[in-house]
Amino acid sequence: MELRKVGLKVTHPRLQILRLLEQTDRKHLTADEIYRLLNEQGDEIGLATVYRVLSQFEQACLVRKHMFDPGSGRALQACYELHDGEHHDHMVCVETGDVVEFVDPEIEERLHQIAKRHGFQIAEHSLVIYVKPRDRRAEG
Amino acid sequence: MELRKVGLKVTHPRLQILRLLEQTDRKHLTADEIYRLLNEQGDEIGLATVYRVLSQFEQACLVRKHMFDPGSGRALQACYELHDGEHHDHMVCVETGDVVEFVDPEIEERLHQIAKRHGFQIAEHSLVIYVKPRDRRAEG
DNA sequence: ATTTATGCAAATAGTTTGCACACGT
DNA sequence: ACGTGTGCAAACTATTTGCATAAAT
Repeated sequence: MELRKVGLKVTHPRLQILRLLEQTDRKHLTADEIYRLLNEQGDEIGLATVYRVLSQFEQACLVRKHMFDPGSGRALQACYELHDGEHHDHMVCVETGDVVEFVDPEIEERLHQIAKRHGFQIAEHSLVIYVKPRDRRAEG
Repeated sequence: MELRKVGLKVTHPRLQILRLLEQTDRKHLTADEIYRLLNEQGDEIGLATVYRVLSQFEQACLVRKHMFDPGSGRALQACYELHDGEHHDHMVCVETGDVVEFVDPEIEERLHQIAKRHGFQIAEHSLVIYVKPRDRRAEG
């Protein structure tokens, strides 16, 4: 059991949140989406608990937290994905909200060099490409 | 006058905020920092006005808004810098909060290719390297 | 004079926290 | 049984907004 491995008691909310993240087709979910999905499927879990559990999971490196700009007025909010051990960056479609993951070793390499050149070492980095479908004639 | 050029009436708050951004040694300021600095120097400007003006400036491409992760518990908040016409990315020191700007044409190029490869075009991107001074023995 | 901007206070949205109770071990 | 986790509601933070007043053209 992954939960026990990271020193967390196996409780219903923790189990359900972990399962949801493992099984959902949308890899990136907000706290509120998780809250709603679980309650829709009959698990009565409080929103505060969702936040607490996600934050514990993040510290235990079970999940990663991202802040994608949702654009067009909507408030900025965090989304979470299962931590697969591999690092990757994200491309977010500003029209559909779809998220695509990618890794580019060349970029990673250059980031290290840039940090080094300035006398730093990388703690982490955040790279998000906000994209639109190609070849649109008129822009909204 | 830059303000008139972008269709904004020349008011005291707008003028003062613009000047502050032009003259400060710290290129990146939060709304609250701007509010405080102005009031310290005697300009009585409301925080709401600071937000409104910054948002207008952003739309007029006079400033750019960034969301840097302030780390260690502090809440996420926006910071603003004068828009110099050139694009650049940021490196933020997680220990001191210092911000360094950089541009890497190779990275920019690859970002375009990655988007293209997936059938997208770039709307914009956000790249922040969170760094620490090099050569620390023990990690916290 | 007319339109637009400002300041204040109240509203909002996401997230966090205190506390009494419930659950996992 | 013990210590931790949970749910609820209230607190909190950054930001936005309604409205009466003030300032810019």
